[in-house]
Amino acid sequence: MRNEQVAGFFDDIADLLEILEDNVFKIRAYRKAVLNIRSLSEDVEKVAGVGRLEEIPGIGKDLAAKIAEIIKTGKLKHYEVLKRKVPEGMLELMTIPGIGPKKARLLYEKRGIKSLNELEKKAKAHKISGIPGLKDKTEENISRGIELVKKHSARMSLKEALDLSAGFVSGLKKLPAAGKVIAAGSLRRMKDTVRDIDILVTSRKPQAIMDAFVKMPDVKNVLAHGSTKSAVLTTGGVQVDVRVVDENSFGAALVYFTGSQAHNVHIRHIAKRLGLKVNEYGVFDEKTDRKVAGKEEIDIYKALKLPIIPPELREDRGEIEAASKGRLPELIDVSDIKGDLHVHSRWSDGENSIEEIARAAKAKGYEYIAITDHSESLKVAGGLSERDVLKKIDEIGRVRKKVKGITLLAGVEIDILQDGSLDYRKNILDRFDIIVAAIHAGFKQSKETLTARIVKAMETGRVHIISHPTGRLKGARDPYDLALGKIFRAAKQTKTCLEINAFPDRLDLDDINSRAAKEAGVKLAVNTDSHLVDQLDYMFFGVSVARRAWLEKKDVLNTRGLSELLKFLKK
DNA sequence: GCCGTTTTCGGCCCGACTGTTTTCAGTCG
Repeated sequence: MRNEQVAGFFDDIADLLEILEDNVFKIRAYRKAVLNIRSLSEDVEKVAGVGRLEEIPGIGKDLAAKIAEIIKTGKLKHYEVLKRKVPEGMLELMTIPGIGPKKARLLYEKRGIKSLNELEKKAKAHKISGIPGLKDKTEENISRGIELVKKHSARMSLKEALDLSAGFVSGLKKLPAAGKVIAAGSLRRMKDTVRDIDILVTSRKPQAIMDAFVKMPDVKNVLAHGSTKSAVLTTGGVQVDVRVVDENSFGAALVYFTGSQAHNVHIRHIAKRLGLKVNEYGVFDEKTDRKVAGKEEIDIYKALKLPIIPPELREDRGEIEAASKGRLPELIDVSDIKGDLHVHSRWSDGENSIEEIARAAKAKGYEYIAITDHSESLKVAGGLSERDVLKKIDEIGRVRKKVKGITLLAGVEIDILQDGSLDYRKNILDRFDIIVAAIHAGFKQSKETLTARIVKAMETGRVHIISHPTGRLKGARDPYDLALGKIFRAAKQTKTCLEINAFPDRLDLDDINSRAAKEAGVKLAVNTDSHLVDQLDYMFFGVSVARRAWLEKKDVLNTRGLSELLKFLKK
């Protein structure tokens, strides 16, 4: 995936052009390209391969050529040239919140500062204040900004973000002046990781909300405290923004605050073409300034002649075009899920007995649940020997008789060994209702070897689902390098499902790859990988990924009823 | 630098907060 690399080059170029005070619209063009490349649902290298770069919005002849150059050489001449015109370290200074091109330039020209280290030293020694236009406050903000960048660069998992925002939302709801309170931003779009929490509040007394918000218990620093908009840093180092609007602007503000930025820019373009203007207060007639919508989200889209677009799709990845043609997908919902096909019991590294899992799944209203403990090789996770796994299958038989009203499937999360073979002999494999396969060791093999391993496992004809296909673990392990195109082709051919692993630290496949899988004709399965019955609720996170991937009910294996599922498992 | 139901030139999304300033530039989302 070269998208981030390409976006990074263009982002830096935009910064450099800003320092050089180049044409603001040229800079904006680069910024737009950055947004669009980051939100691209496919690998830019692939797009380049088929000569369709210029179909990406915001990419014309010039930028397409630059992308091609980056892909071919890993470098960009234009970038090197610009970089030479700007003192070393200036881009680094601009990573500090509050420092843009103008201040970076001032700091360099008046104090010779060209690295974060120097900046930190000079700020501490009070050598910043006194530069024309910069005083004590700026100096303090710079010191704080440096601290901020040092601690707070990691993104939270969606789960952490939801937990954190829930505290602020309930606190704000308790305020007498508060009307509606809702978490917006990337959290509402259910992005798998979240940087900042954005909360929207309706009220007639915005100042009262603002004053109460900045004094909430978890607040460590106040970054901004205005009359309708404030930002704080929590004790955990997370930025929380709250914006207050009048109830009559709720819908418009919700669209604005939910984003994504690329989505917002796009709908504002559409508005402009219709002679309208969109801001966080409403949709207005550009000439008369008359308000034509604002109260509800659906009204905003309606004014733009669009159906309402689910928040999970608002990434400017084609959802606006699809909406205008009436071709938005009917997104899968948690209530469509009929069972969980990847759950661990106490037999390997889970915490609960099979009976407890069966009862918990039944209580969730599931039709079926698969108990899929680890196989022999995965010793660290209590992988079962062939002898023990047969005992486990017997136990499943006993629980079936005891717990009625749900179908228990005897399963395994089987290791795909270094050579691509499966971790049990054939006669043992015959005993399972469902086989989920995964790689748990040998991550550092080459891309070709890893890909071949998974393809070989699928070609045994025994595997129903490949679990957490890329192995990524948020904050702990990058996805291993796979030729996903090859994996998709093999999955389609062998009728193997790929998993969206709903565990909050995994969410693997991710939204972009899941969507690519769907487009390649592959079915997906959304499973929790629970090791504890409470974790069965993680299904919500997996379904969120599926929604962001444009998946419909029919694209997901475990939305099928039991008889349909059993037909598939016989394959 | 991109783009077109305003189509190859002349536009380009929109507004809040801060700090330092006397009306606004810089920065952010």
